[in-house]
Amino acid sequence: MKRRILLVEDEEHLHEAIKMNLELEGYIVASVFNGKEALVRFKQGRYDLVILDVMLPGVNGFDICQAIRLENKQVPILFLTAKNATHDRINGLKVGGDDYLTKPFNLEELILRSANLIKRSATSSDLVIDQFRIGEHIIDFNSFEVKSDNGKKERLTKRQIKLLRLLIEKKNQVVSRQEILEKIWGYDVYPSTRTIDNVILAFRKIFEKNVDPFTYFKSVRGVGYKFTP
Amino acid sequence: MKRRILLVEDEEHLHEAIKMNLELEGYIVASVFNGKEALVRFKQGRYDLVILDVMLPGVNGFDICQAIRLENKQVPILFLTAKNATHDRINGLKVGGDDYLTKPFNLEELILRSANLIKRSATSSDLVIDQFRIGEHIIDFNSFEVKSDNGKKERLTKRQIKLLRLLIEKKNQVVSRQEILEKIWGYDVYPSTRTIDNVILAFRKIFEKNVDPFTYFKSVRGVGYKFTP
DNA sequence: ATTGTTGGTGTTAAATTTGTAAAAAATTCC
DNA sequence: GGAATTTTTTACAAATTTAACACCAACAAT
Repeated sequence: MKRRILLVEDEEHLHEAIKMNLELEGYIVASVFNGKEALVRFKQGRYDLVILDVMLPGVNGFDICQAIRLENKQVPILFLTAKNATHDRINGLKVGGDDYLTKPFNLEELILRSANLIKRSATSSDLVIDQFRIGEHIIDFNSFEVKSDNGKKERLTKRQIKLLRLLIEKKNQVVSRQEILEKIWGYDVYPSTRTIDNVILAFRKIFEKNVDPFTYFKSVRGVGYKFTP
Repeated sequence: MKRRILLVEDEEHLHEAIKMNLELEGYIVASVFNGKEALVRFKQGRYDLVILDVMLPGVNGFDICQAIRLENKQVPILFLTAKNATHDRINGLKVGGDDYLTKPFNLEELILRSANLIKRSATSSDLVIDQFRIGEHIIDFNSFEVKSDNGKKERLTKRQIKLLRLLIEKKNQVVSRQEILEKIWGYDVYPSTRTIDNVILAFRKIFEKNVDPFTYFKSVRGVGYKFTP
């Protein structure tokens, strides 16, 4: 699978150099030259890595990082900066950055670190999960059951398990109704999209019985659903 | 069966090296870089071995080991440490570690020890079962018989014994009809899936005579069957 | 002659649709 | 610009349709 990188860097020459090198390595690179646009582009597409210059016109890199983390907790972020100051490094890690590179840097090193970050996030999220806790409930994907802390057990159906898994894998991200239909029901079968509502409804009855409704399963109008642990 | 290893090591280069080598050996490796996440991941999945660095950011390796032992008494744990200090070694074994490796170590030795630990724990838990009790009945896998507490004996067929064994080995997990067909009947033979029903029916007649139906053998619609002791 | 397989039938559970109320967004109108 | 209305979308319950399963009986295979 081709990996997609969002490159946010305002210095044109450096930007071009990085882009070309990454593309030679087989990545698809989305080019953005300022902070504001970076956020727009990030929301529009799926990326496997964000390379983020700290010093940017408009919004700075740390703020963008924070904004991205609100949307998506998983995508790895690699900071670029001209300063070697320690407080910058600390700042970067504070706001949820995963790695750091100080200018001037070796392009080969950038490639290497990018590959590492992508590989790490891919392998840690693709691993099959057997159990997952939501509040006082534990989902067991092998036995198709939900065990509650009060000892009660409930059985889940095939569709429920599949959809739960999808939403949990994409936690904190909105999953479109279209995507749900394709991944749970298959590319050719197309039941009414209202059907999804009913499965989500079942989840709410199980998991949001003793907490505020919509705590875990949020609907995003016009798009789909989002699971927030 | 592919074995799953949870690797907890914060030094990136070493982590990558270990991971790659283990993967080349055919293991599935879950990567974790700090103590806190290690516990979360451990609870979420089933692992055949935990490789644990002692010096970790946040929670240290010994504490993690203790926490794991609270959850699961069996999984083997292999400690990695930079110090050769004896008190570390003692500490590690005290908290329930199974083996110990001092950095810098030979990767080949790590592979070897991992394989040994997995093999040892596997043979002690996966050991071929001769007998298994379900309620008032005892299945004897060698004589193909079911002995009831009232003294009655019943003979089981080859298929019945095989399916019983599969379901018992995977107790509390849903086993798909597909998997049953492949493991009991073979990859090429495909009798109607209704045939499985009949074997299950036979089990129910034997084991659920004096208890509620579906106590032990549960069907999961659209998927398969689950045995719950 | 015992075991394995298939087909048929009633039953049950799950999937889907349908319907209504409520919420959110868009539109209109002042 | 903001209040009121319309339209769209979602939440949820209930009804309907669909599909899977249990079980029996008959047949085939070994």
